Amino acid sequence: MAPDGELRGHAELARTGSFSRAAESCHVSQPSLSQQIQKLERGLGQRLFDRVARRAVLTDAGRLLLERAEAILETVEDAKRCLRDAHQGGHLSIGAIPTIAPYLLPSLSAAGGS
Amino acid sequence: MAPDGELRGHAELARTGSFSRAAESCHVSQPSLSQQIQKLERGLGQRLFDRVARRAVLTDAGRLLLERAEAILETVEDAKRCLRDAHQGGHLSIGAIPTIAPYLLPSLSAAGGS
DNA sequence: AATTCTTACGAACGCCGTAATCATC
DNA sequence: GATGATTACGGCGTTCGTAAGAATT
Repeated sequence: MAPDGELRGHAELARTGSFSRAAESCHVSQPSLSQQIQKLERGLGQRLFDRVARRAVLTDAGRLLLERAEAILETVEDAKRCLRDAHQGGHLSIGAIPTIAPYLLPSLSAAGGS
Repeated sequence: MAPDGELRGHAELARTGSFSRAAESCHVSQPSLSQQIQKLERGLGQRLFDRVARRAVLTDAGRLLLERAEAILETVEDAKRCLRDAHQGGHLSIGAIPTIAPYLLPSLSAAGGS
């Protein structure tokens, strides 16, 4: 059960109710998303969506999973954001092309962190 | 970032402090777990563990991730458990070999759910 | 007939495990 | 020299996308 992939697909399909829309929202082909959902359903041993009249509607099991899936996706995003912020906040990365670096960097260092 | 895999590896490595121990705990080879951690670190663009004196100790970033990872793993387990319970609780599955099914099932149906 | 989902299929990518290399105690 | 981690490498499984098929409106 991978947040990047199946769970994302599940959430998008639940939100849009359409394989096509969900697929493009996840930047994968429609058949791919179809496989992802089938894989989930197979892995869990039960249907997550009822395919009815060109629309996909959550089953009870699907709804149950959706709550957890959203929590997981949220936490994953939080982790990435959190780590990224900590990375940039922890130390300052200064970049400059070699040609001007020798002239620029010493004065910046001398000025110290503002 | 997959709960089944990398995040599990991260948590186990954090817990044991040893690639070997964590690997067998995850039922994968040691090199595999090494790759998983490297993949995570590469993907996040920063180290998660300091390799020091044959021990792996969490960096600040690693500690930050660990909190989220544990939450994610917990939620994934909860989802599986929850879905499994709902599956068995929602409707009753009765199995019987064809030979005796015709004799057994009708009487059970007649008795109704207890 | 047109749109949407599923099935089929071939290719590419990723992950695992074994083996070899490196480092540390 | 022995233990533990990383690198190298080959094989297998998974996932993707394109193409074809089935179904519904």
